[in-house]
Amino acid sequence: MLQYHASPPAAPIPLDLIYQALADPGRRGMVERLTRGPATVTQLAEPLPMSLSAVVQHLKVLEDAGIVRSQKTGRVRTCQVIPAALHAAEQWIADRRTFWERQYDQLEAYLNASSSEAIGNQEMNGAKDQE
Amino acid sequence: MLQYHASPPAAPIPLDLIYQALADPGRRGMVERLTRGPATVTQLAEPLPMSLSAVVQHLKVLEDAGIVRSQKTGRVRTCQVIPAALHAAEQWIADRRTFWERQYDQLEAYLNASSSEAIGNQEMNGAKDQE
DNA sequence: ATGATACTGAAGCATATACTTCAGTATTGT
DNA sequence: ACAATACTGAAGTATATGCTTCAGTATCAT
Repeated sequence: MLQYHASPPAAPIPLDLIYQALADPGRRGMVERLTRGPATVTQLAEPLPMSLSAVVQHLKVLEDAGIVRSQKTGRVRTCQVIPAALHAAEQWIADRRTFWERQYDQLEAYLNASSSEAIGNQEMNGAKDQE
Repeated sequence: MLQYHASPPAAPIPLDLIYQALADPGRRGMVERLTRGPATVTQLAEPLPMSLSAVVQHLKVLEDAGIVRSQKTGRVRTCQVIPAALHAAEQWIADRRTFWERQYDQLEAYLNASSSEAIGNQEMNGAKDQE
C-alpha cells in the first residue's frame, strides 16, 4: 500500500517557515494549483499578476518550507506538493483544538451547573482562573 | 446547548492574517498558553524573552487575525482564544488534503494497474537530480 | 544554426516586521 | 496620599519581504 507519508521526513521543518509560506495569497494559490497535480513554473505563474522571477522567489519560499518539491528536466522545472509539511501545520492547530474544545466543554458544564445564578458577570475570569 | 461556533463570525478574517500570525514562535506560544485558559497580558509575556511592549504588539497581530479576543477590566487586560479563525486555517489545509489524497489514490491505482510496465514515465520524474 | 522557450540570478527599492526605549495614564494596594 | 502595578502609545531602528528590471544560460523546435 502506497502511503503519502512514505517520503522520508528528512528534516522537521519549523512551523515558522510553513505558516509564513502560507501567509501569502499567491503562494496559497500555487499550493492550490499543485494539489490538483504537478505543474511547471510557467504554469504556476500563469494566473498570477507578477513576473516569473517573483513566482520563482515564492516557489523558493515554499520549497524552503518543505511544502513543495521540484526538479528540472531539460529546461522545465516541475513542482509538486509534499504533504508532510502541510500536515504538520494542520496538526499543530488540531492539537490546540483539543484543548479549547475541552475548555468550552468545561465552560458549558459550568454554565449548566450554575444556570440559575448571575451569568452576566463582566469577566471571562469568572469562568476559570489558574496560575 | 452552548456551541463554540456561537460567537458571531462578524467578518471572515483573511487567511493571510491568520497564517501570518501563526508564523511567529512567540505568538504561537501565546496561543498555546491561551488554549489552556484565559490569561492577562503580563501572564502571556512572562515566559517570553522580550519587553511587555513587544508582547502587546504581538497580541495586536493575534487580535487583528481574529485568533484572540481581549477586554480590559480595571487595569488588567484578559485574553482568550477565538476558535473560529484557527478553525478556518485548519480547514484550508484539510480541504487541500482531500485533493492530494485523491491524487495519491490515483497514483496508487495507476501503479497497481500498470505494475508490470515501466514505471519511469516522464511526468514527475526522470528521477533526475540536478539542482 | 537561429530563434523561441523556460527559467536563473543579481540589484535595487518600497514597505512591513520585530523589536527597543521612554514617557505616559489609569487602577489598585497599603 | 503614595507607590506599585498593568498596561498604552509614540519613536526609532535593523532586518525581512515582495516585488521589479535586466542580463544571462541552458534547452528545444525548425
